[in-house]
Amino acid sequence: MQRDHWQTIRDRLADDIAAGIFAAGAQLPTEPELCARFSAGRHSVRRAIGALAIEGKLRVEQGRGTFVDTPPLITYRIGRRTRFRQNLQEQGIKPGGEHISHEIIAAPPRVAAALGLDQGARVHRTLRRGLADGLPISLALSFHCTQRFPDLGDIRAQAESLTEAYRRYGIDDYLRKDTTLFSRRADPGEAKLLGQHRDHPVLVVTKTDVGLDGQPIGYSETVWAGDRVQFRFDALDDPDRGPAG
Amino acid sequence: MQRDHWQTIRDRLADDIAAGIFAAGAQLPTEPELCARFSAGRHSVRRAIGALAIEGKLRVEQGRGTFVDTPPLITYRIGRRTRFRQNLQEQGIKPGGEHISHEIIAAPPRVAAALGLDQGARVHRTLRRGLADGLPISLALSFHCTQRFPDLGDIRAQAESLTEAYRRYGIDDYLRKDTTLFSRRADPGEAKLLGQHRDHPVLVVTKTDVGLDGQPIGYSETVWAGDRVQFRFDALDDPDRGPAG
DNA sequence: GAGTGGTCTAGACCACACG
DNA sequence: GTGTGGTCTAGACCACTCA
Repeated sequence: MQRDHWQTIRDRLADDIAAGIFAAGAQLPTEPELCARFSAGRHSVRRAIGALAIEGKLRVEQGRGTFVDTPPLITYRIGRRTRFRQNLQEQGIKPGGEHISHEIIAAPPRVAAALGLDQGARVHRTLRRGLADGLPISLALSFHCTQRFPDLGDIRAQAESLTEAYRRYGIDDYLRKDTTLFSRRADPGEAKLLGQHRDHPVLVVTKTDVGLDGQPIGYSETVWAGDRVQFRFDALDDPDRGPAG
Repeated sequence: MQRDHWQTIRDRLADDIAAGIFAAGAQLPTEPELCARFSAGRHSVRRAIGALAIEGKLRVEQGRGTFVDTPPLITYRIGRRTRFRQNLQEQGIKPGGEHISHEIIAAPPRVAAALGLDQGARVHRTLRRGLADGLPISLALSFHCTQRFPDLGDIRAQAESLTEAYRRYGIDDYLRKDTTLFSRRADPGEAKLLGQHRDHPVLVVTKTDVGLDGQPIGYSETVWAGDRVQFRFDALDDPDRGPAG
């Protein structure tokens, strides 16, 4: 059985990356050069590069070049009291966040259902990008009732974390409920914001935050960079850590 | 801004599938026919088909044809007492399982660590395929200590579920601990066994089963069909259901 | 053997980055 | 403008399925 040519090229490039012949962050030879090196057509070289880009081993930038990219794997812990900042800090990773957009909309059905609102009730729709050591790892789209959280747009922009924003509304503690998770390919906009390949998988996590009384206070859909993050669930020994920021 | 041709083709095909013009399971026109219909080269048509195949909307079979494939989304619930069969049955889905392979090996480091064994201790390595309504949804690679579970190969082959097999060793109840989850592309062998596209993402879930005394009894790495399954975690209101088969 | 999808080369043109 | 990657057509040949 003969291996396909593009797979041979992919494996040879992967070996060179693993062996450090192409250092992390270094620029690869251009496509015509690789074509000559492997005695292949551009199609085969591009297919090999594409495969490695999806795996996260290469990062392709139009007009600039192709670069070695070996992103770290982050373990994101999900429990009843998951907090973004604390979660990363416990691993020695510097958390960060950037506001991307905020608007007030009529609640779509799934949001209304999650928050226990009438369909069409007005909610904040906030999009933020989460960073780990400066690298994008998540896009969080979150929804909050405008009645319960007036001026959330301003407050969230000032607050360092969602936990802190909640505190300004008198919510000192909250729990995570109804976490669901699935995988799909990134759409082009997501891929750009996460700095990953268009065809790379992302992990989509939806959850509802509830107060200690069980009342829902927030609903969010977060898109995570697929091969930079793994999740961990400790259903058994949830340490019940106190609220944190 | 002009859309790329292959994306236009992809979207038109997706629309036709959604509209039922191409019925579920029906065969698509051949590539040359689609080239003519869309006035495009074969490259563009194949790219569009490839994108839809990764999304799970089409299933491509070499030498036979391309078919409409609209797999159902299964919600798999993960909690302390997750059981494969019960999980699916609660959704009205018929669970199934097929033995693929069994061997006894020296425990790799991660397995030894999870099970609390000395490195190199002998363990069962069992590979099974999980089915939902007859469709493959998972490949479960599980490890058990040979001392604690003699003859597990035979017993597991007879037992309808892992829960039942455990029972024959006097384990009436067990809990799930240390669940981690990440996404990556399927490798060719996995893709074939799961009946999905080679480039499709899979979800990899690793977990340790522990007895009520906290002692680890089994460790497994399960590869789930990426867009046929979503996971749900109920960290808050785990109903603590009794043991089930 | 006929028909299907899988891979490959060759060559052209387009879009983006950067000096 | 020059060089990079992105897309496209054209045409060839290979591998697999099935009558």
